[in-house]
Amino acid sequence: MSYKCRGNRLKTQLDPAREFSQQIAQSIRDAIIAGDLPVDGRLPSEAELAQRFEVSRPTVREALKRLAAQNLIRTQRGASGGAFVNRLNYAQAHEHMVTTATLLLTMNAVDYETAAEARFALERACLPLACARRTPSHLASLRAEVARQAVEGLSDEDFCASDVAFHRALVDAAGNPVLSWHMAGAVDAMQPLMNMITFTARSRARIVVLHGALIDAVEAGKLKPACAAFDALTTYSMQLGGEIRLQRRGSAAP
Amino acid sequence: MSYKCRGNRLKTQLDPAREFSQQIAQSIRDAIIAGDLPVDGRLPSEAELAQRFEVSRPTVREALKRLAAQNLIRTQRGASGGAFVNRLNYAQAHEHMVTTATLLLTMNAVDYETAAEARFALERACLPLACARRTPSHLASLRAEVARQAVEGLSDEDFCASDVAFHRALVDAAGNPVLSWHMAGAVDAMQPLMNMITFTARSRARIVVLHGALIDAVEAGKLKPACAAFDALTTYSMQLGGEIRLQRRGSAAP
DNA sequence: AGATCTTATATGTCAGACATATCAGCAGTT
DNA sequence: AACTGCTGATATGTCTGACATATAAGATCT
Repeated sequence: MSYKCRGNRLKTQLDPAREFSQQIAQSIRDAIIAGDLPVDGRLPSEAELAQRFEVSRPTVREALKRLAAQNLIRTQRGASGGAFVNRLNYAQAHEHMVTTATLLLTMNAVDYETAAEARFALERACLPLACARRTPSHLASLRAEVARQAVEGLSDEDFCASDVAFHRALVDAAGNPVLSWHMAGAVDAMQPLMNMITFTARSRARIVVLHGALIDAVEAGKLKPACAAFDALTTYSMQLGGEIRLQRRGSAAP
Repeated sequence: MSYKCRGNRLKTQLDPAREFSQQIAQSIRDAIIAGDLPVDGRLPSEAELAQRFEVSRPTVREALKRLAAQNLIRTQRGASGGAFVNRLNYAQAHEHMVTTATLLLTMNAVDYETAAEARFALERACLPLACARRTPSHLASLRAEVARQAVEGLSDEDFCASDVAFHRALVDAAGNPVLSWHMAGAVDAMQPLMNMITFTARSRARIVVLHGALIDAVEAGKLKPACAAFDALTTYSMQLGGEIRLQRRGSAAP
C-alpha cells in the first residue's frame, strides 16, 4: 500500500528477446522508485551486478549509463566508489525539464500561438501566490532585471536572457519550489523560442513599462492590477506573434 | 539566427578529464537540438563514431544508451540498421515528465501542501481555455469518469485512477497539447500521491458532487462558476490534507 | 517471375585486460 | 603524538578483439 512494498531484491530474470541493458536499467529504476534502494545508497559494484544478472560488465555499464542519463544515479571512481542513488534535486530536474521541453517544441514544430498560450496560462496561475508571498529579495531581483532591460546598448541576446530571468523571478516569487520546477519548461524553454520569433519586432520600451507595472502590482500585493498588467503583456506578445506570422507569409524563407 | 545555424559537424574534441561517453552524448545531443541531425535521420554507425571521436566502440555505445534513455534516439539491428533520431512525441514526453515528477516528489519528501498548492494553481489555469473549447467528446469523458466514481463497490485504486483520468480529461479539454504535456507532471504524478494521502479520509460522495458541478459549469462555458466549483474542490482537498496531518501526528508511524 | 539462399552490414553481447582514481592502513619521520 | 608518504586493494573508465544475431539486398535456383 505504501512505497515500501519491497520485493526487496532486483528482478534478475531477463527476457532474451529484448535488450539486456534496457531491462537491467528498468529493474534498478523500479527498485529505486519502490524505495528498495535508499537515496545515497550504494548499488552493488558493476562486477557483482554482472554476476547477479548473469551478463557481462559492459552490458551492466550500458544499463548504468541509461540511469545516469536520467540523473538517477551518480558514479564515483576509486576504492569506496561505485554507483549511488541520486537525490533528484530541483536543479537537476530543472535542467532536465528544460531539455525535454525544448526538444518537444522544436521537434514537433509547435507553433508560436500554442506554445505562448500554454506559457501565459501557466504563468498567470502563479500571480496569486506571488502577490501573497513576494519577499523584498524577489522584488529586488525583478527590478534589477527591468533596470537591465532599460539600458540602451543591450544586445538582443542579453535582453532575451534578462527577460527569461525576469519571468523566472516572477515564478519564484510564488514561493513554491514544485511550482517553480513545473514552470521551468514554460519559461526557460519557451521564452527563448518566443524571443527568437519576436525580438525583431517588439518595442523594448513598451515591454519595460509593462514589466514595471507588473512589479508594482505584485509589490502592492494587489492581484487584480497584477493580472491586468500580465494580461496586457500577454496581449502584446500574442499580437507580436501575429505580426511576425504575417511578415513571414509575405517574404520567402531564406 | 534560426535553428539551422549549423556548425554541421559534431565536436569530436574530448576532454580527457571527464567521461568520454558523457561528452559524446552531449555532442550528439547538441547536434540534434541544433537541427544538424534531422528527425528520422541516421547517425553514423558505432564503428564510424568510434573512429571520429577516437574512442572504442563500447564507449560510443555507452553514449548512445544515454541518448536512448532520453528517447532521443532509437536503434535498429541489421543491415540497414543503426541509430536514428527520434521525433520526441507527446506520449513519450508525457511518460518522461511523469517519471521525473514522481521521483522529484518522493525523493525530496515534498509535503502535501506544497505539491497540492502547485497542482491546483496550475490546473486552475486551464479552466478558461477548457470553458471556451471543450467539445462534446471531452464532456463525455468527464461525465464517464464521474459516473464510474459514483459506483458503490469501486476499489480505492480504481477510484484514484478514475480521479486522475477525470483531471486529465479536464486539462485536455483546454485543447492545447503543450499545456496538456505540462500538466502531466502535476496530474499524473501528484494526484496518486495526493490520493494515497487522502483516500482514507475523504468522502467519495462529496467529491462526485463537486466534480459534477465542475462539469456543468464547463459545459455551460461559464468561467466563474467553474472556478468556484474548482476552488471548492481545492479547499476540500487542502482540508483533507490538514486532517490527515493531524491524525499522523497523533499516532506513531508504523 | 517468384521463392529461396547467400552475403554484407550493423547492432547486441561477451571475455579479458590495462589505466586510473581513491581510500585505508602502515611505515617512517619530525 | 602528529604528520607525511608509501603501498595495496577496490572500483570505475577504457580498450581490444571476438562472436552472435537481426535485417536488407543481391544472387541463385526452380
